[in-house]
Amino acid sequence: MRIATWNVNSIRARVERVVDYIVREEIDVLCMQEIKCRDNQFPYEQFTAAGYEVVLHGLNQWNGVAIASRLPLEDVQITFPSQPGFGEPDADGNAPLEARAIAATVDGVRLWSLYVPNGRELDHPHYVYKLEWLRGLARDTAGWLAESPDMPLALLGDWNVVPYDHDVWDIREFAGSTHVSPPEREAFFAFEAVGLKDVVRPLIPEGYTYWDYKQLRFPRNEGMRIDFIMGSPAFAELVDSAVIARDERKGDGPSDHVPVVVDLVREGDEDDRPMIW
DNA sequence: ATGCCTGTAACGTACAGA
Repeated sequence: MRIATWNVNSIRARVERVVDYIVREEIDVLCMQEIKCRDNQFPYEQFTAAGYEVVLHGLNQWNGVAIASRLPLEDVQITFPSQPGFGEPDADGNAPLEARAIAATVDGVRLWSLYVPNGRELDHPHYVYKLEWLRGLARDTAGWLAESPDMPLALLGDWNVVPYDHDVWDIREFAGSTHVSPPEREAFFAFEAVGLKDVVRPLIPEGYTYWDYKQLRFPRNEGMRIDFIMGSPAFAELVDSAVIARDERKGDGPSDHVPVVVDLVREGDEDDRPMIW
């Protein structure tokens, strides 16, 4: 089973590119972030014509997450229990929940498509929100692992955190910025503390997943590694290979992020690329 | 060329992104 995560930066703006890619690369399950649309605006037709079923959570032009799969999607869940809201509180004093998390189970594997808040500035309320969002997710993850330790689980998405200095082209450019601050890194590494690991990094130690549209960042290869697949022990032992699809940043109308892909193979399954296993 | 930012809402300009 081949699984990918991709911040598509508007699905309506580049549905052809996205569907072409998942068909060409035989992606079985695609976790998308920043679809930037509501359910009734999503281009379902192109996905269904290519053999993919789609579940999504999209409220408006901001954020939005989805999972497309050519294998059956089960137990779909929108938002995680500890997910905090952001913005003007309602009459009950609760800030609205944003469209940043959706989960589904595919052939016994639990997958979360996640768009972690950006944080904006270190002194911005969005930064506090980002840290609380990550801490809430880590707390829930610990619970899921305790409840179902044998079920392969992965948190896939745009984490908006730079774990290591070498995950950007020049750490000096990021002094005083979000993404690299110690509290953000602590919030990220807390997922390792509860038992997840980055399943791509051991296979692909170097490489970025995002390049800003501005200032010739891609031609200069001035990027950031911020899209990760964090897997439970049961998930990690299925991972056979990984790809960061850097070529998807080229050409006309790319997203500023590229797909991050893993192949899962079950013990005893010697097929190169089993579609059903 | 991988090239100086892009998408959405709304139709001029604001906001968000990392």
